[in-house]
Amino acid sequence: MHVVRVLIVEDDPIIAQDIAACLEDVGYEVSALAHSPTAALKELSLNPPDIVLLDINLGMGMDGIQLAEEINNKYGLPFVFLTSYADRATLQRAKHTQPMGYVVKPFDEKGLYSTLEIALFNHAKRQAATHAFQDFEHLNTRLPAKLTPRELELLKGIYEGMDNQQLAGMFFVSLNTIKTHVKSIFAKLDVASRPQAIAKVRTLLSE
Amino acid sequence: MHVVRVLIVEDDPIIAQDIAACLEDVGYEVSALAHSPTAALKELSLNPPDIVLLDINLGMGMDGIQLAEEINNKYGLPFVFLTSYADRATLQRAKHTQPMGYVVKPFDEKGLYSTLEIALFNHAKRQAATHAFQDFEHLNTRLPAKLTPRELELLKGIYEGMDNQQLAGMFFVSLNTIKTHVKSIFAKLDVASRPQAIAKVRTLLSE
DNA sequence: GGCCGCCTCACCCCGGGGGGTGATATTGCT
DNA sequence: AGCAATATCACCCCCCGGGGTGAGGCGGCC
Repeated sequence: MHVVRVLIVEDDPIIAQDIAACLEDVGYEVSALAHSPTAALKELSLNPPDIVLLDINLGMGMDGIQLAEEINNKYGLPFVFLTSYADRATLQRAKHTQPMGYVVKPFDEKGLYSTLEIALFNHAKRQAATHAFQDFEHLNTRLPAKLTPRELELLKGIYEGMDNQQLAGMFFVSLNTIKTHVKSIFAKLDVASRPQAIAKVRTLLSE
Repeated sequence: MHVVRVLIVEDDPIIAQDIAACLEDVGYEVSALAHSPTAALKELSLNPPDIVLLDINLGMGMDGIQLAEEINNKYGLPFVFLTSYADRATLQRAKHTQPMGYVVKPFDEKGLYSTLEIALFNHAKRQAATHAFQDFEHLNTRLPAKLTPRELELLKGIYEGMDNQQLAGMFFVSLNTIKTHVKSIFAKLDVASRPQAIAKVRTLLSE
């Protein structure tokens, strides 16, 4: 567990410093201060942080909300708005970017820290939920007959849509071997076809 | 789109009233004021709100964090902590309940409103993402060749693991008809097998 | 009326998927 | 050493899934 690295996007250098001091007080590392959207984008690609703190008003060009959309589309990082804009129109625009938090200036240290902690944790959880790949082992907890490690790997492949040939090529084993494993997987999942197996995996993983 | 109904869980009646006044100012409806965990649970089952505003310190018995776990397990409603507790230990406990927000007292109206708006919107989005079943029509927005209504129905069936016979039986049409439709679906999805189609649907729906 | 998209159905072909059976090597546990 | 589980491979059969082609009915649109 490394130190949390925060990118601060705030056009006013004095406020940015103020925020940075606050964050370092509570044990975060400030990866950079970006005073413009372009600087922010550069930082995001060269020195990606764990979370982004975004002002909405950034002077010229792109504003914080457009920047937030970029972060969603390109980087998938969590971000929190920290702004004095709290009018309805702005909020309506901002919420569509699905920020992990929204702090209104003037901010206080406790409130900022709380929001960031929640944001980081929720984002981590969300990532774990959507990237439920390695959770395939989790399947074994809800199955009467447990799948062997090899079978789990193959099941991932099946889940991704691969056919037997592709699986054989990927694992450098014979086609017959794949067939044997697949048969065993079907028996343990109590299904009779790939689509059924996929559906079963889906339900077992989601509930 | 009805008025947002908020349940306030706060042991101090004066503060509760204060919060209620704030919320009504910004156009929310207060479904109830709960001054104890038991009152809160009762309200949740009898008169469920759209979102819950939770204090952590509730005097005797269950505290706000335990209450939050109950809300997660039994009701699946979004909630926001509104508390003066901002120490690390409490925050660590609280974040595991995955609150949609965390506001530190003393609160200000704008901050509370912003947080609630974000919380409601994100929760709605999350719900939509997990319950992405009938959103199959949504596929057409990201496909070069659009699927016809019939094809969408069949694709649902395929997604659930049904084979051609089952589909034919379910839709009271000939097996050959099903085959024709399925061929067309595959062409439009640019895939060559059921598992591939399912994988494609999964990625298209999730991103 | 003519065109087009959708739904319906038919026939052929074949390759891969899925079921059955059996075998061997390796590992680890007892 | 003996046993069980795992991973590997082989051969059989059969049927369903998927590709190609063609065609008729039906509703909306120009």
